[in-house]
Amino acid sequence: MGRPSDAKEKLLQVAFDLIWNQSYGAVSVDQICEQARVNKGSFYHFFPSKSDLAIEAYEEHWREKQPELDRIFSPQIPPLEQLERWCRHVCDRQRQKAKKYGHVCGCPYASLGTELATQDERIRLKSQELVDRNIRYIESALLEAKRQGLIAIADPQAGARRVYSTVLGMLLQAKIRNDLGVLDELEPTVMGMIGARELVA
Amino acid sequence: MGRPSDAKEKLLQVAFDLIWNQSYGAVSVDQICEQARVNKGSFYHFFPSKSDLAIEAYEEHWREKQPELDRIFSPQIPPLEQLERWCRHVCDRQRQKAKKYGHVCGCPYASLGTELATQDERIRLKSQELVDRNIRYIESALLEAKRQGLIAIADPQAGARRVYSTVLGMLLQAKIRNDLGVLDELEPTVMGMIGARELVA
DNA sequence: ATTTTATTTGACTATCCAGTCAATTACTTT
DNA sequence: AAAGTAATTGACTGGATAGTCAAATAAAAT
Repeated sequence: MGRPSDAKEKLLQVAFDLIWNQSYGAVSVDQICEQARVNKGSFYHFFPSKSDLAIEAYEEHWREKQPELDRIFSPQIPPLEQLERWCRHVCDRQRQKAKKYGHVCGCPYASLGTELATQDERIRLKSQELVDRNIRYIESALLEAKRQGLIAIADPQAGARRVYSTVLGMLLQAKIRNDLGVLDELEPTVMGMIGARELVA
Repeated sequence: MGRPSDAKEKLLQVAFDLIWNQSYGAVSVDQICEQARVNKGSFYHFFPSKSDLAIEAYEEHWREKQPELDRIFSPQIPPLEQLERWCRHVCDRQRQKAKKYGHVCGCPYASLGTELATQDERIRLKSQELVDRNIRYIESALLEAKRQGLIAIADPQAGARRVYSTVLGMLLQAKIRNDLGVLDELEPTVMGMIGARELVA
């Protein structure tokens, strides 16, 4: 089994953090290695390239965060409450990162995705995959809410995509404005969109 | 007046196109110069830095596109029709660019903004400014629609921001999926959000 | 204890990058 | 025609970049 090491884990975590906080292009392999306290040779022992690292880092991050989403969207919880809790979760996470880094960071999947969608097909696909996994949670909540007669929605799948688009757009605006206040509108907008609360009033 | 030249214009246009199509980080000054058929020395005769060029390029692009928006949101046109036409305009533009470049490019302001919001404050501000200018058109349409009693909306300004978030999110998803089909939902979603059309049905 | 396997080390390469500069050119103004 | 002004040229710098490699090392398996 050779020599045990946590260098790979370190690199994955540091890479995710740095890329989310800055951008893929702005973060160098040297910088990642330095912050992870790993030599460059080790980096290329674990990863064939910078983009491979990015893909693995994002997948790993998902793996770590998935239990939290499973908890939020637990079938034990009423579907509309699931959505409310998710909105709050998204906001909390942004607040937390903003506090840590001094500015609003937005959605990590969307950031990597927009930056590289037109340049690196593998990263585009990974980014799409991660977005899709998020949408599936929303879809399941909408389906259950419909089944229980809590909301009237024709196409929960399309609805989930719409909702997620809006959330992505708000995160994007929060980042561009560097203003967490934008996210105060998140929950009411989401609940309004699915007809669970009055948008107009 | 010295020696007349269209090099500056060329650089601005080429830079906007390349950055939109790829990303700020992926496009080099050399590449911009080459495609604009301008020497590097000339580049730095006109622009103090790459980021200054980007800011000017985006401002210039807005200047060129503004008349089109003024036409779409002309007070001569009923407000809800303004919004429909705007949605169609956004889709058309994406189709056009996708055809030209072979992939969906998304919103240029959002792309530059997300990539650099956390790194270059001046670019973040410019990006925010451009987004705000767009939102103002939507807001004016919503205000007029409300005044005419066409829709019931409490806060047209907040509504405009919500609508724009959704559009940004959809453009982002279209880019990440490299799929123009995502935008088929754009107009119905926007009209549904403002209560001008049934979302549920 | 020895072999095997996996990780570590850090110097190295070749390329690319943003930005500089001094000399030259071409146009406008007087 | 001369002077003034602005654009052009392209070679140059210094530093950063992704990625390489062969030798050293440490743990696990035998």
